[in-house]
Amino acid sequence: MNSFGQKIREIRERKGDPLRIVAYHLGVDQAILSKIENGKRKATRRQVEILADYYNATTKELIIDWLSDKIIYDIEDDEFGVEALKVAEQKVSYLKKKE
Amino acid sequence: MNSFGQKIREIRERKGDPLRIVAYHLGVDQAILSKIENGKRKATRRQVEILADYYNATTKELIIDWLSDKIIYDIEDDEFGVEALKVAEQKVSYLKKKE
DNA sequence: TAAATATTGACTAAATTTGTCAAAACAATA
DNA sequence: TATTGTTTTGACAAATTTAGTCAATATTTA
Repeated sequence: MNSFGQKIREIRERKGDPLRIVAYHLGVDQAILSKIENGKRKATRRQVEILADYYNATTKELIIDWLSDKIIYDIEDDEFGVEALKVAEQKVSYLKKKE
Repeated sequence: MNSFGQKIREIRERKGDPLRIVAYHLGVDQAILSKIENGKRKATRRQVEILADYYNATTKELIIDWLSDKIIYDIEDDEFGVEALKVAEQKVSYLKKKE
């Protein structure tokens, strides 16, 4: 069960790239990438796409990791977060049925 | 299956209040409340609490409605939104187990 | 220990959110 | 139908948050 940051760090290290190189592809300072990998900053959707591209990973998998982290971030410091998540699921399946 | 906006509109209309009155309690222009009820703006957490208080509704219920709307908003225009929601649930139950 | 790599924090710029205000649209009613 | 109360809309401003740079510091590794 990995967060987005952990995942892209693993991929980068397996590849043997320093932050510098990948950050260059993203068009940002390596400080940003370091923070993203350490969960101190959120990547933009565009950045996730570039990373998927660069690493030859499936965009889908990375996007899902990133987006689910975003959801967690939304609810994590709310005491009713878990319940809200369940209600959101209900709403989604209701909306899908409606189509 | 109601959105937050629909819910607070129902409550207000049942009570017979015009926007003006409730907006005054919130400390914002009625335009904002109108937009919130119509799902064109998001309420802040503080506003949800004030509304719950004013309407004598349970804060918990309103917060859950509001927060789940926020989650939906996060994922709705992403093609992998539904899957991300499921992964978020897995992450949450994983994090809970870890404690 | 020197060189490469990674992390941190102060600061700025850009983007998004939250709000006001006034005009327009709508509804109810005398 | 004119009048009054209510709601909606959109242009704009202020405030807050997010995204980034840069340079100094810490950590790894050869």
